[in-house]
Amino acid sequence: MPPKPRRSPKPHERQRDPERTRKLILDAAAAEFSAHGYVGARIRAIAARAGVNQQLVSYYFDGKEGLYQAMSERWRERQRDLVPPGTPFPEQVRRYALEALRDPEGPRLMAWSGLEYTGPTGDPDHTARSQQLADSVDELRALQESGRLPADLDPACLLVMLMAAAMAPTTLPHVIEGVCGTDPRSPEFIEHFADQVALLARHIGLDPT
Amino acid sequence: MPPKPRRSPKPHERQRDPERTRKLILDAAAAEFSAHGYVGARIRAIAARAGVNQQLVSYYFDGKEGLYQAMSERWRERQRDLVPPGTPFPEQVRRYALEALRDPEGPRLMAWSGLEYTGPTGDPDHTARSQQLADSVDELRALQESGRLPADLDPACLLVMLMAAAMAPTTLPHVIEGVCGTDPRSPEFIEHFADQVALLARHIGLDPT
DNA sequence: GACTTTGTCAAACAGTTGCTTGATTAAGTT
DNA sequence: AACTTAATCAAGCAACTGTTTGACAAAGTC
Repeated sequence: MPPKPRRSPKPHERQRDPERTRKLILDAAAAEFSAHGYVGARIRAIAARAGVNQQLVSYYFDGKEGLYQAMSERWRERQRDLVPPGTPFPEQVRRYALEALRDPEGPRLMAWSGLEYTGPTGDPDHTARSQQLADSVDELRALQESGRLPADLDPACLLVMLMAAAMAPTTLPHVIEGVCGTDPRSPEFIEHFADQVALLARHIGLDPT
Repeated sequence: MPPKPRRSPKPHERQRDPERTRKLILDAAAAEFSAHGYVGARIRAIAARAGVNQQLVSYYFDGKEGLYQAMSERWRERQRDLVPPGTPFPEQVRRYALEALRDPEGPRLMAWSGLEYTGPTGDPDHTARSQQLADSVDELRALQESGRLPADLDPACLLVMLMAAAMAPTTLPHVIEGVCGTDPRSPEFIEHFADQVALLARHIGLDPT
C-alpha cells in the first residue's frame, strides 16, 4: 500500500489546513459579496468558489451574517495600512481613484452597504472606516486654513463628493457607458477618469505645491 | 337584500378598476425595487404594498422582470419632462442635487442597476436615459468652448462626476454619517450638501453669469 | 337571458435558500 | 494502541421564492 505520508510538521501539504480553508472561504466571500451584495450572494456559490463544502462556512464563521462581518473586518484591516501619508492631495485623490477603479471590490462593497443602509446606527463597520477618513478631512481643513482651498467649502462634504466622484465608474458604469460611449472598465478609460478626478480636485483651488 | 349598485358609467367606484390596479402595482414596485434592488425586492411584498393579490403582478406584467421593465420605463418617462432648460449650470446642478436627495427613489434605482451592471449591453434602459444627459454634456462643452470652463476637463466625465457627487448622500449615507457626523437624510443636511455640490461646480470655473 | 371576456383571488407547485444533522477521517495526546 | 479533538463532507430540512393553476364573479356582447 502507498506509504501514508507521516505528518511531518510541514503544513503545506494540502490536507486539513484550517488556516488555508478560512482564507479560501474569506476570499470567495469577498468576491461573491462584492459581485452580488449581501442578499444576492449565495452561500453555495461561495463554497463552490472556495472549493470547499458548504457546511464549512457555518463551521468557521457564524452563518452568512458572521461571514459577512468577518469578511468586512478583514477588508478594513487591509485598507488601514494602505494610505501613504504626506502625498499632495490631488495626487492622493488620483491614486485613490486609480486604485479604486483597478480593483473595484472594495468600492463595490461600500456601495452595496450604502444602499442597504437603513439609518443612523452604531455599526462598528461604519465608525471604523470613517476613522481613517477623518484624517483626510483634517488634512483638507488644514489646507483650507492655509488659504489654499476656498473657505466656503465644507471639508467633510468635499471629501465625500470626491470619493463618490472617484467611484463613479464602479457605481454608475451604465451612465458612463451612455454618456462617454466607452467601456467604463477598460484600462484606458480608467486611467483617463482618474486623471479627471485629480483635475477636478486641482481646479477647486489646489495645486500640488 | 342590498341593491347591487348597477354599474353606472362612473369608474371611480372602486371595484374592477384595472387602470387603478396597474398604477397601484407600479407604485408599489417602484418603492420596493428602490428600497431593496431587483434581487432583494419581493413580489409578495409588492403585492402587499399595493393591497392586491400577488397573482395580479403576473397578470398585468410579465413576471418580476416585466414589472421591473415597466416600472423603469414609467420612471424614465416622468423624468423626461422634468428638466428645465436654460438654467445656469451650477444652479441646475444644485436643483438636481436637491431633487435627487429629497426624493431618492430615482437615484437609488440608478445605483442598484449600476451595481447589477455586468458589461456593455444595448440595454434600452441605459441608452434612453443617456439621451437626456447628452444634452447636458453639450451644454458643458459649449461653456468650455466659450472659455468659461477649463479646457483640460472632459465634459462627459465632469457631468458624471457631478452626478455621482450629488448622489452621495443616497449612495454613501454610511460614509457621510461617519465623516460629517450627521444624519445624511435630515432636510438641513440635504440642503447643505446640495449647496456644496453647487459650490463645487462653481469653483471649477463657472460663475452663473 | 345566455355566453364570452376580463379582473381578481386563494391555493398550491417546483425550485432555491441558508442551515442543521450525522457520519467519516485526519491529527494530536496519553 | 486507545482515545479525544478538529476538520471535512454528503444529505436533507424547513422556510421562502417567483410562478402557475383553477375557480369565480363582474362587465360587456348578442
